Amino acid sequence: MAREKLLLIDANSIIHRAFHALPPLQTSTGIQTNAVFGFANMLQKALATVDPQYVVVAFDHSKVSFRTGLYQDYKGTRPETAPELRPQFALVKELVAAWGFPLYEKEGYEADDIIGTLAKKGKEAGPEVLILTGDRDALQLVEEGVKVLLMRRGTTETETYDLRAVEERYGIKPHQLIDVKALMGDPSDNIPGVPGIGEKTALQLIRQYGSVEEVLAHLEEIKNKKIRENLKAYRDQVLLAKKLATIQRDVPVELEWEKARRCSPDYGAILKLYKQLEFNSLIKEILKEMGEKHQPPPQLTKTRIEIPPVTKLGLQELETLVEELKGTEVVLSFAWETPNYLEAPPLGVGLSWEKGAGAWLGSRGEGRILAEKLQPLLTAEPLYHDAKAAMVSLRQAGAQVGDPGGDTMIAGYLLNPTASSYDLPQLCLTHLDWALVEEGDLHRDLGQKASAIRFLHQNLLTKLQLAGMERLYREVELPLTRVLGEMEIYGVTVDLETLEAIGKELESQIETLSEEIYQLAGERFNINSPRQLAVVLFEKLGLPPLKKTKTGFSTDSEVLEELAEKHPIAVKLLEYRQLAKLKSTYVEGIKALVNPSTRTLHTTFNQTVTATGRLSSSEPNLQNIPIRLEVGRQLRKIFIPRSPDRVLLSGDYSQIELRILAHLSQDEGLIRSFMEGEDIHTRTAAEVFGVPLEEVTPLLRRRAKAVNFGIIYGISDFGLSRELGISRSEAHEYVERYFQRYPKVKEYLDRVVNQARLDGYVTTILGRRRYIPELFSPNYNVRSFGERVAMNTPIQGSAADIIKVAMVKLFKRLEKEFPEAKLILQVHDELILDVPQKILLPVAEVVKGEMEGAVKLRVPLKVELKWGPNWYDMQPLEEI
DNA sequence: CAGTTCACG
DNA sequence: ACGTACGTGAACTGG
Repeated sequence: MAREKLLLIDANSIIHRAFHALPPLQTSTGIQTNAVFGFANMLQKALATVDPQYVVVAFDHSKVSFRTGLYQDYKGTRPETAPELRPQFALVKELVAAWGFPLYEKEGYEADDIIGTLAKKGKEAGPEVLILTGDRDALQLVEEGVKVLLMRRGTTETETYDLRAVEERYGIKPHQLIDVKALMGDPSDNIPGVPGIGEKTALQLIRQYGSVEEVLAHLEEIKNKKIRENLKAYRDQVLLAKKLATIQRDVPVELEWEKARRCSPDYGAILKLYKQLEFNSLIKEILKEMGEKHQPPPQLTKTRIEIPPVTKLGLQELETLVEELKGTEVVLSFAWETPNYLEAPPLGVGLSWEKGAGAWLGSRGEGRILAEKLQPLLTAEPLYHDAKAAMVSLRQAGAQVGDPGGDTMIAGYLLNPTASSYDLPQLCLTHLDWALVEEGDLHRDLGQKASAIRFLHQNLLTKLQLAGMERLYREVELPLTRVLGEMEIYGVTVDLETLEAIGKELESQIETLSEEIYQLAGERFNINSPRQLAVVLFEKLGLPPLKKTKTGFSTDSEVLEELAEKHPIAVKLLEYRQLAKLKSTYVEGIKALVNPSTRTLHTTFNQTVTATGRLSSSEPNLQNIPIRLEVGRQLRKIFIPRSPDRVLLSGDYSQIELRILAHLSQDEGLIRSFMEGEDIHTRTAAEVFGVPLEEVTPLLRRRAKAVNFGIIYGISDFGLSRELGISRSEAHEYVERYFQRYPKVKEYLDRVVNQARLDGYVTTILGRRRYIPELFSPNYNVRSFGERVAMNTPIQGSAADIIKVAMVKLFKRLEKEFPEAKLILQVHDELILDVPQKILLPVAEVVKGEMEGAVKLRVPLKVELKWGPNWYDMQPLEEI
């Protein structure tokens, strides 16, 4: 390892230097900041270039030092500290504190004496010492292992002096610079020199004789009469000057290494100070640094990757091996007949165990044989990459599966839920710095993959432990893979006749609307093309373009709604869009994905997609089935239970995100409101608009609801004003009043953002993390986005945590107590089950109990149950 | 393959 | 000086 570095900073000299070298920079409020700016700038540059492990900062204690005792006129010519400079010292100290560097001052000594002493101690302790200063006098401290970084003109550049550089520049040893200064004096310190001796003569004398003492001892040798006479006359003064010029190296101070060790600075405090002082360029640099620093995830010490040779297994050997491996930690990797695991039987398996790897590769149609042979391992918590895919495939091939013992895909996701991919080679590259390459030899590749999963899992698990996410991983996400797999397998039954009827109806309406639109437009065009539509609306019909997109004028529903007052075509377009969406996305889209023989639909629940921890659903997305508008809502009629003796049952968390906000913020008002079972939006309206509960009108409630949403999304007055169609200042007032009524919410949101700036990430109640590099963007918009994400993610993510816990607990109970009741869908705050009507009530009780009892918060969780013959006709189930 | 639009929580 | 509400997936257009 390279030698550690100790950076010693002479704050006084840098501040003075900056104060005089820089123009009198001011903030808009008239505070002069040039010295602080210079110091801050210098500090950041030095930290970046030196990258020291230890840093300390030294200040003069006061103008009085031991030197004043030796010579009362020491620094006597210095004017009083300028009034513009004095307050800047305090600011620099504040900045030093924010960086977390220890600050040294000592009565009776100047900063450079402290530096001289610490340099000596530091060097003796081992590290290389670097002194950052604005004072050339510090060059006397240079020696082997001690360098000086001397500020040059301006405040960003330094000149580095090591032993050789000093000798080259002056032709003498560094400590001899004291003698030179003793001879020539220093007007800035009011140390008089010998008349007639300037830098050149002084240097030449010291080069020749080595020290002032030697010069004085050999006066007779000096040819120049005037110099000789003056040296004789000023002898005492020269000796005093030497004492004054000598930096003390035995100041009674100790170097406290632990305090000096560089740690993560309080970026929040630094940014706050910079903002206050309007150091925009420095803010940018800090943000950049923070961004670089907070790239997830941390690299662990490199694992040695040694992939064992892969044994090619026959069916008999596979069986024997499985027997042998029972009870040990086994990794399984798979090859499938087709890419879609839901209907793809397994084709081959790779196994990795403690001491080796092997693979069996079958041919098409042998999936069931493979599943059977592997059976003993499948209930013994094997490790996978994408356990759900493997388990679903194996289940379809007739196997029984238990919970996985590990899943590298899930682990990778938890470590960084915003990564772009979690495929095995990518994870190996990111976490092991190892390129996993398939070579085309199917046996070898399968075995190698299993081995790779083993190495990777060990690495990822350690990281999860370090990040405090092991329980989330083992107790929530891993068992959830099986829950989701079973949901996917069971699927949702579709009423194809109703679907067909809805499709027909939509088609004829769309046809009519198209004709009407062409009539109104005066031409036929592709209504689905926003570009063609924009031409019709804004060129042909001359309607006002209200909003722009990246590529042209917007024709979205917001615009069309505005235009509806001006032209009937807008209304038709809105209707057309609505129906066309329903037809193509829901009718056609779903029709294409229904298995015609079973009339079932099998979505995929993605567990490694969202940044917040939510699930997503695809092919088809069953989490965005229409409900808000009646036409669309009708589509829910197509989702029915598996058979006529069954019903659908749903459990819906009521206001889960606001309850989480109450829990996290511990705001008394919000907590009380939930404790007393109030309508939260009505209560918010009463508080924000200052009216009694019973006088809250629907309009006020609607606005309060939008405010509550705004809070959850990471409030911005702009967003709220747009949502409600009110002015920004009015929106701002709502927010202000909200925070007045719910002060702890405000404190919480501020806290969460500040903590995120420090850590680089936010967490949920179960410790799920999301890194937010956007917080450190130099771009205001990106940064603001980061702040909203920091506020929203703990809330949305905690809600995701809770429903996941509920799903795992509920699944286990149903498996045991009501195996005929099936979880079929999750829609973020809602679970939908397909249940035999006979056991509806007891199952509903379990659903409610497990959902409400998933976690314990400072407010109760409330679940509303509904049931019905399809997903449209759902009625409240109140008996429970 | 990006951009636009719109369905959901 | 800046210009946004948070999180998704799918269909469609048009380079």
